[in-house]
Amino acid sequence: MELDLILNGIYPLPATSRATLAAAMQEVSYSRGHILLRAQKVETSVYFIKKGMVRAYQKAAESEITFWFGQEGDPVISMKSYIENKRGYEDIELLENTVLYQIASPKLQALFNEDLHIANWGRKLAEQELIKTEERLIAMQFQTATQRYKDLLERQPGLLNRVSLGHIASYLGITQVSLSRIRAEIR
Amino acid sequence: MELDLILNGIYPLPATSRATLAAAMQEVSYSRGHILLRAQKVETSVYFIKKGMVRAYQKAAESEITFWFGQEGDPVISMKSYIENKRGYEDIELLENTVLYQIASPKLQALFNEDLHIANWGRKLAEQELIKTEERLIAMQFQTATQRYKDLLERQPGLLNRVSLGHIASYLGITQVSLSRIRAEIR
DNA sequence: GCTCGTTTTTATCATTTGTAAAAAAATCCT
DNA sequence: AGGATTTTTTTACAAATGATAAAAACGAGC
Repeated sequence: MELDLILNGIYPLPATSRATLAAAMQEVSYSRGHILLRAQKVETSVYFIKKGMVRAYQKAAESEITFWFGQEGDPVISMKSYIENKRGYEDIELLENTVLYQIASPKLQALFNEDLHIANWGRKLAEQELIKTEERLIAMQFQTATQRYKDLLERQPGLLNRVSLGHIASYLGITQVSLSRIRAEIR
Repeated sequence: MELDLILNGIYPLPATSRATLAAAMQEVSYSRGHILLRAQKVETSVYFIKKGMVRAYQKAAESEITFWFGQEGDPVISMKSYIENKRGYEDIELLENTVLYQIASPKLQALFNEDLHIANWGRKLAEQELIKTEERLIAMQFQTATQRYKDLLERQPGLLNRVSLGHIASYLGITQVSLSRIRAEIR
């Protein structure tokens, strides 16, 4: 997905502001398995996915819990670092060979203080992530695991081909065995 | 909590911008039990709590599930309405007689497009809500109900005196009976 | 202080979900 | 293609949570 399309998809920017923002970004590539962001580190880069698939996970005792998947067009951000300048709690791993647009967080913060349109773009970026996160929180509280799995299938039908069921199970907040049971019932 | 304190707590504003924002707000009061925001409605007001306690809940078959509590200093916003101009999914009920600062959402949006500082203030508002929501989502996925209850006690010790255990149980994603069991174990 | 209504706890049983281990299936690599 | 590795499913059992009902505790109002 091209950069201008990603940027404008978040919030339509005037051409000059968009050019300013785009000029601050560069394309980078890493291969499957690379750890893009590390837990316990204050991250200084923000990314957007041009092509590929990534997951964010937190390490627990003897296991990893995936809580987010990103694909083409999605921002890849350690929110703790980006917002509070603190150590993040997540690793972010590339599930495929991935091409990203990268921008230095301090540079982005500087643009927020210089350009009204970019500031509002940054507002919309946070707002859209907020909506998505709130919807997931409510789903976790309201719906059964079966329903959450069905919703995931409907909303992101491609995900199943790109991500292992083990990761999906932990994303849904259940064990892989439970997910397997759910899949058997539905069938 | 005074308005200037609330506004500056989100993001420090220059005096003129703060005055502009404050001038667009007015103080309103409602009594316990009042429904401030309604589900299935596109809300056009945004509030901040001066004094009082509120909860957001979603109606399910024969039950209500509380997913958010707000107290002094917190914003009270139907995110679906505020961000996407769509019908919200939550009712927001006052749990005490409550004093709020109100601003019309279209007015606030207009200020975002006029004042760089206010735009960044709005960005920080969304970012802070995002961090809180993400932390809760991760807690729901990672922690047992017992741990979530203990964390709630630590982080918001006053909550227990202001909110019934039934509401807290649904906030934690468990039944009231389960919460009662947890409390008995801890004791 | 008493009464009514609400909130919280307790008890019992059914259901769901987790854990551990093994089998089956799919995928990878040479 | 074939053997090794990883992923997914299945099974059996244990633990946690839910549903329902009833008892106990608490609180507002008189």
